[in-house]
Amino acid sequence: MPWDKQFDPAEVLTKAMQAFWMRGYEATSIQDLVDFTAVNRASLYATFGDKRALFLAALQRYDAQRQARLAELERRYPPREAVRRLFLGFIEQAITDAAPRGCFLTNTAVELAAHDPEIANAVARSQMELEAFFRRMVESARNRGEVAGGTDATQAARGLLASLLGLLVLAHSRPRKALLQSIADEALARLE
Amino acid sequence: MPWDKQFDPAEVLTKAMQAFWMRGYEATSIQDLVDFTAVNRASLYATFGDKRALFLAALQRYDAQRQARLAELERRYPPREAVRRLFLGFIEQAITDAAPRGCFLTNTAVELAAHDPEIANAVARSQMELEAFFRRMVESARNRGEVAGGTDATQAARGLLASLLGLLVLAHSRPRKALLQSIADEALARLE
DNA sequence: TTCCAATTTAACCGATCGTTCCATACAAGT
DNA sequence: ACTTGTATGGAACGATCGGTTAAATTGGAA
Repeated sequence: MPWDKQFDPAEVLTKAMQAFWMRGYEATSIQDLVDFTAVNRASLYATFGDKRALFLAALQRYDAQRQARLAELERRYPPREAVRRLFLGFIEQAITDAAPRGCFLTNTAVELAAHDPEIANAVARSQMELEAFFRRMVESARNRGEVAGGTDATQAARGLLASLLGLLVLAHSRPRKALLQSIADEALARLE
Repeated sequence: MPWDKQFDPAEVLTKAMQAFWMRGYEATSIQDLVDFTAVNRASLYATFGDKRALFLAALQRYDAQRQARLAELERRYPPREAVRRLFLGFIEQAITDAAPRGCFLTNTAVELAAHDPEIANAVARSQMELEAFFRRMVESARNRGEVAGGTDATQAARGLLASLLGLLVLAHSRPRKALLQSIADEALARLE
């Protein structure tokens, strides 16, 4: 039998995800990934394939983490609080990081989705799951009598989705707590 | 005296703007710009400086057009209609283009703002002008009695800004009229 | 202890990156 | 007609791009 890799592919994939997340696909070179992951070029290629495949794997990893976080929020908190914490998490990250990363999926939507159908599909699927999460939150809040009975859950969910994506754009250019917080507040007003 | 340029710098800048707008900064090579503008490399450098300077000039050109368009909407239409047409313009473009471009400033915010203070400044300034436009529209609508008197204009304006930016993200990944329209409708509900 | 097989390493590939240089083309002033 | 001086087209720069390959290295199995 041969011997094992000197690195943990899962850890390396997380590192690569962070690199792509910070700078985007085009601005991140293979050499950047080698430096950042401390894994050799050939090992990177042998383990993950080419740059695009590594990017797709990183994107799917991010999406899996996002899915897990949404599930946890949904399980642990009442609907309005779950949504509030989701927004708050992105705000905290934006005002903490020296160079705000925003959301990897959103960044990818803007950079690559229009020219790459496979990536567009992955991004769109993730966005639809987020929309569905918001819809469940709206319906749940409605059942609790926290929002008006006549509220269109689909419409409200899409509004929350757009507000969150807009906040994630502003996190790059104007990462100021007051601004981002007022956008979150304004979005959350739909749930009360 | 020398001779004149064989090209109109303004036209070439518009072409360069479209190239950067479609593919972003990193994915657009100098060769792409040479091909797309039909102007020689050296002439491009002599006229606009390096790639970054050309990009900044293109960004400022886009911003000037955006400013002119907002002023025209504000002059010609009542507040709610002006906002409606602003959203509608982006929706039409998203569902018409083979590869949706979204908004050049928004794309740039996501790709470059976090790592380039000068670009972040230009983008932030433009976003603040858009926010101010929305604020004037909300105040105007309030004066007309079209929205509730107690509405916080700043908060509502930021909400509209976030919704528009979110729509512009979705234009890349899910350029479907029904989706984008429902987001615009949901945003416009703040103005009635 | 020997051998094996996968990993690692570093060198290398052609292509392309952003940028610069230079000989040439050409219109205006003398 | 001739000089002047800038714009042009194209070649070329060194660096880096994404990707590959062959040899050196390693740790477990026999």
